[in-house]
Amino acid sequence: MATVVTIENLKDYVDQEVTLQGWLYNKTGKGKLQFLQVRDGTGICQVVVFRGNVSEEDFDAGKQLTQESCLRVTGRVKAEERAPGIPGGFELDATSLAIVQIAEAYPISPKDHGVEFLMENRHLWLRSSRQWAVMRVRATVVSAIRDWLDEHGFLNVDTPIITPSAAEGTSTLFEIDYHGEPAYLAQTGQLYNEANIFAFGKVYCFGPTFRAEKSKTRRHLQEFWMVEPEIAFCNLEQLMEVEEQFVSYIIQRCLTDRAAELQVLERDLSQLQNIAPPFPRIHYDVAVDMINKAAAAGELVPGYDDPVPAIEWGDDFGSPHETYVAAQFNKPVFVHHYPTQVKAFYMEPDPDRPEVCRSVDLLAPEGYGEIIGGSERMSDPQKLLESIHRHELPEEAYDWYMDLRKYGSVVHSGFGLGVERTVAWVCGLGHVRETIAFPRMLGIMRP
RNA sequence: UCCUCGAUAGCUCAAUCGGCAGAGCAUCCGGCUGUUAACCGGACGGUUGUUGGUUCAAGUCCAACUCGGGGAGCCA
Repeated sequence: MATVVTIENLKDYVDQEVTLQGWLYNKTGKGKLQFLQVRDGTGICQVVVFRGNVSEEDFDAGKQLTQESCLRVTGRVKAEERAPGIPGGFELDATSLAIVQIAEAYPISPKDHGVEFLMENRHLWLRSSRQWAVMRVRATVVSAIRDWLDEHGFLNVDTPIITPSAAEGTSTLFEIDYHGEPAYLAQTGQLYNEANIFAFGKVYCFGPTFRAEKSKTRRHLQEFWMVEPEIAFCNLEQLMEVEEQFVSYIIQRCLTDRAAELQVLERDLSQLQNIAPPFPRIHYDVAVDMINKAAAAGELVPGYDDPVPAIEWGDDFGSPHETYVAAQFNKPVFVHHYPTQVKAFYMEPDPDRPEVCRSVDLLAPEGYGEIIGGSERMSDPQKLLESIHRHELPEEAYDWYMDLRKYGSVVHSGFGLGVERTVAWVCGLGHVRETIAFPRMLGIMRP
């Protein structure tokens, strides 16, 4: 056995003899010639087995290989333009081949399959090249998130997943039994983040969050990953500058580090290459006007057959409204100053117009919807207490949160970015379920 | 929770007006020296989601249920 190498590194071993170990992805052949598509987790490489170049036993072994059988194969690396693969252009001219295991009939053939079948076989589907590419992009999105924040003075301080009921209502939370006391899986780490900034200045938490909403759409999961940066001495305008730098970095990192994967996904890169600051910023008032003009003109929601529904000032955007507004731009767009009444209790009202608040959502282009929600937080203790009362929240549950406003309160802001929606956008996918290895969706938690 | 669409071989689908349930792929056997979802020949493969109803006759029509897809609301 020669040096064991990985497929992504094959380009460094041209004309050398190496060993690959992996699984048979597909094969074809012609009598005395076999073409094996072998994947090893880092890519897919074509292995050529010619009858004269290997022993009779090894040639027969090649013929026995079924899809997903695993093998070790040794041979000479050749630069060959005709060779398919990820990356293509290199193939292994086999000199010996050993079967590790012959796989039973594999359920996922290289033909079309339905979503239900593929989801039931998610543990196997991950081996398919598109799913493989998506997970590699996801890893880069996660890595880019951490790198950018770490390099810009943010401290990673993670927040609890098991929480008391303190958030706004429990209907959308998963309840668990915490040694006899009801507790809930966190749907945000934000309140704890706010405590952490007063200790560390700029922080982020990054982990899974849980929503028990009965949402069954291409944009929703019951369990998803969210990164939530929070910044002391930061107002709404400064927050938007952070967000556009952050998101642009993530996109550009994927373009440079995952070109092969995006090619497997047949992603239109021109839609991503222009993602750079500044992003357009529109006020809620302006967005409402845009929507109502489109509604009056009978315009259709891009990608759907339904007309743009009118909106009354003061209402939160519905999904079709978001889709319409986002489609007017070829970059992510900030919509800021939403009505105070539709937003969370902790968002800072505009001092001149308290009916709107210093909140901002970032809507991704191409119909990917809201990828960020954020705001400037209320920093005045008296106003915060009034807001807690107005929202009829239990004051005693927020005693520690109120403390943050008593001991050195400063203007501060933060946001949450949904990893799955971001990955779906980068990869150009029609559904967030493909952006996480084992998605948890309404009514579905297996495998 | 509501609206909407769907369920036939391991997979993707077909089956005319209600009249013998069929193809491709996968798997197995055989053939082929440059294949790109190869190709050619053969074999194997069925409780038509479940229950009930209409009918001489139901994959097909009716009802309920189960499971799944898409959407609304809500959100990242």
